[in-house]
This record gives sequence, structure tokens and C-alpha cells, in this order.
Amino acid sequence: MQDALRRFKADIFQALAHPTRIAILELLSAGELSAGELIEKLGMEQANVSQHLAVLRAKQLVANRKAGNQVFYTLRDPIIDKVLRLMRQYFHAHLKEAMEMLGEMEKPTGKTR
Amino acid sequence: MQDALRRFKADIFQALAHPTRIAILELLSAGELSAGELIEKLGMEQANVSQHLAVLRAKQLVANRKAGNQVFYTLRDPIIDKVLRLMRQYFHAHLKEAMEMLGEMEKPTGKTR
DNA sequence: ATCTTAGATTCGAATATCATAATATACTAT
DNA sequence: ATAGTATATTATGATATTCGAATCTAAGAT
Repeated sequence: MQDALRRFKADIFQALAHPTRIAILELLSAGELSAGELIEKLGMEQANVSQHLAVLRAKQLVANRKAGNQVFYTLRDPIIDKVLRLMRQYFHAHLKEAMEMLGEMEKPTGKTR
Repeated sequence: MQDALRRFKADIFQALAHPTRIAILELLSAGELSAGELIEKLGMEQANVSQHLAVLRAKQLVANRKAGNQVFYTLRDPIIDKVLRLMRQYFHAHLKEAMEMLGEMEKPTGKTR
């Protein structure tokens, strides 16, 4: 049982473990958006976004409602939003390492201007 | 940049996205443990646990200190613990779906003697 | 009925993750 | 030096994720 619980949590984290899906959830944290609006804001392939939405639906992280032609998505639980907020905090606390991890540490020389 | 940030978060979630690694972090949240103690408590293969520890190290989620023969691990940032606590909350709020997701919903008929 | 628009699903190839087995390193003791 | 213990690393095969391309479905609109 202990282990089943951990498998469940791991599954949720797995769903969160993609930049596009994080972007989707962050966009939705401001309020409901249609699939089309998400695609536009993300600037990505329709099929790809739809696939990521399918993952989020499967893990119950988002709810969707159909209105005529369109499908509107919302966050299912504010806890997910809290988790993402904590991650922002974490990011700021570890900004330096994060940059190194991402291999994007700017050299002091030039570039700005 | 926005995207780099999301890649960073996704990487952290990826590190959390495995039951064994969650177990490790939860064990460490009670305090420092040696690799050997972790292996024993988890009841898993030495090499496997060591690999998961390597992932957690690479993503900077744990710190390690060497003492003679042994290596002791600790959580690096209490925020991670907070995230796991939030996930516990989330789990309780969604217990029912979780069970279904895990395919472990017991049928009312029989089984229990 | 046909066309169009909004989304979802399926397929294939490239890549990543995982567990096990085998090997390597580093320290301690003799 | 040799042996033993604690831990890490590497190689390999199995499985899972990811993306783009193509296809499919449902709802309007003509």
C-alpha cells in the first residue's frame, strides 16, 4: 500500500515532468482556456499540445468541458498550483545551480548590448 | 528564458517521478541516512538504489557526505519536503480516483474471506 | 451533402529511463 | 600486500516517452 501510494505520486510527478505540460498548467492557473488558445499561446504543433493535454487528462490534473466546437480546460485542483508555486520558490533559491545545470551561465564578457 | 525555467522545473519533477526516489526522499525527510541504511529500509538491490541516488544527486535534491567507508545522505532543501507533503494532501483529496488509477479498487464481492 | 474548423487519436522513429548483472573504487582491517 | 565491506559506475536489454505526420471525429456553416 505504501508502495502503491508512491506509485501514484510518481505518476503525478511524471505528468508534471515536461516543460510543455508545465507551461499548460501555468497558463491554466490564470483561468480557463480552450485547446486552441493554449496552442496559440504555446506556439506549438496542434497534435503535440493535444497529446500533452491527453496526458494531463489521464492523470486527472485538468478538467475539460466541451462547448460546441471547442474544448475548454481548467486546473482540477489548486494544490497543483501550489506545487508549481513552491517550485518557483525552489527555483529562485537555487537559481545559480539551476543556470549551471541548464548550461546557460553567461560569461561576464559582452552579450548585454 | 521562460522556457529554460520550465525545463529546469520539469527536470526536478522528472527526478521525483519514480516511486523509489520518492521513498528515498521521504525516508531522508526524517533525517540523515547512509546509503546502506537506505538500501536496507527499501529492501532493494544495492546497484539500483545507488543509481537512483545518483539521479537525486545530479538534480541536487540530496547532499552527501562521506564518512570513512560510508556515504550519508540528506535532503538539500526543505521545499522538496513541502512538495511531498502537498502531494500527500493531494493524494488524500483524490484517494478514490487514485485507487481507480492504480487499478486496485476492490470489488465488493468476496475476496475478503 | 460538402466544406471548414477545432480537437483527438494513431503510427513510427528517435531518444530516454529502468532493472539487472558485472565490474570498479575506496576505505578498513589484518 | 590481501581481504572484506560500502558504495558507485558501466553495459545491456526491455520498456516508456516524445515528436511529427497522417488520419479521424464532431460541430458549424453553406
